[in-house]
Amino acid sequence: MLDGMSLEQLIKRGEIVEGMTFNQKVWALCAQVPAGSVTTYGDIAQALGCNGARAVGNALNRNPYAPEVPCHRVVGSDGRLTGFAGGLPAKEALLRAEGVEVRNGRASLASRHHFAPVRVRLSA
DNA sequence: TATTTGACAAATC
DNA sequence: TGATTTGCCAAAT
Repeated sequence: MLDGMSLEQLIKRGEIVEGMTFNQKVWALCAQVPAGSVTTYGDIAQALGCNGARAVGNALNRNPYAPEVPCHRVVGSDGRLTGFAGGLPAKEALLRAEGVEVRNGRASLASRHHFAPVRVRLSA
């Protein structure tokens, strides 16, 4: 299973495979967002075919693969940072370091990332 | 098995 | 603008 690659490795590479839990898919999608870009909780939820933005937030809150899985690039639908396990100031600093504009606790959505439709790899 | 818990979001006022 | 309300959903209790 998993092509001999560890689940952790797949997630960090942003690859989604059948059998992954919702949270694992969230982490994998998050890993697809490049530095300098941002995405929203809602966008990730949609990419997974649901409107559970809150569930996405929960998953990221417990992200066990930080900082390889850059959950700081996920912001609210209006650009507000909304939350970060390491504290909002840290999230803001990370985003700025990557070139994302942050004003008044709000990130610019200009570099919003566009997810490709989730294609679950056929087993074996 | 049922309830509670959030790093959400859109609509309404 | 901001505050409130309601719908959403997987996980953890």
